Amino acid sequence: MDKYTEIIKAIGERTRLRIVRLMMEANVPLCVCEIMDCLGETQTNISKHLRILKLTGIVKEKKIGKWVMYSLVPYKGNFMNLLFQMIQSIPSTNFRKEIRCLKKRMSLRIDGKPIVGIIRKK
Amino acid sequence: MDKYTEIIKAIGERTRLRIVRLMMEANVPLCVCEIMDCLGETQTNISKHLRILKLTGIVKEKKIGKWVMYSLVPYKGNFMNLLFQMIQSIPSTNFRKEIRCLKKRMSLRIDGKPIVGIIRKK
DNA sequence: ATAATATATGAATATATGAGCATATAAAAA
DNA sequence: TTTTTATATGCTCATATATTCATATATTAT
Repeated sequence: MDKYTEIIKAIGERTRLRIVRLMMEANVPLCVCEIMDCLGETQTNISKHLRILKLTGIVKEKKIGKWVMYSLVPYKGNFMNLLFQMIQSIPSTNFRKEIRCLKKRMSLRIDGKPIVGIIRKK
Repeated sequence: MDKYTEIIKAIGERTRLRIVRLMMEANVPLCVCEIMDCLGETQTNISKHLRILKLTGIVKEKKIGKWVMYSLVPYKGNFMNLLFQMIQSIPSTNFRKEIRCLKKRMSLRIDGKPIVGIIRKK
């Protein structure tokens, strides 16, 4: 499969599309637990989807202490630029819950760093 | 799965991406046999992929005699506009063979209609 | 050192999907 | 009418993929 098909396929999956959009809304690197919390998915699942996005060259990671912070790779080239624009063009109402949770999580940060980790469900 | 994910997923497949790009290059409706010929795929396969693209709202069909002509739906909305722009931005070298074949097939048309059908392989 | 927390990964499983084959349908040609 | 041509569809199979579970690793807290 060629590079372009692979990239499009990577975001043609609900959870991964939501991860990317969440990162766009955030504009700062997010840790796995913030993402899993805001998307309501398991840690394992998010971790695996992030791996795919990383292998495809859509996101990058940076380990800080016990946290691994993920963010979008900087735009390079026309294709990636249009891809991100396209994702941006999806109405935010499609990500209402995720964005609301993101705001809450960001407000829980201290000095820009995630302090609250996985919010465990009963 | 929501509408946007479905559309992205539909073009995140090599054969379907090539179909859509071929239609962009053509700018006129194409019959199934022209598409299958230029992409080097079987009739069955192309027919099935066209069905998916149709159900997703990316292409439309129009029956003319024994031919079924397929074309892209007119752009509607920002998302579809950016989607098509993104596909356009992929270098044409990635579709070299397909485009060369398309030109040949178009030159074989008479009065803008496909006359040569399936080119059967020995 | 021990426990807790954050993340990753292998195995197992269920489901989705692309492709091939045979065949059905429909229209045109003979 | 019979045959050929263009396209669609049901069935099957192999493979891909998403998800879950258990567990491993790494880092921080106690």
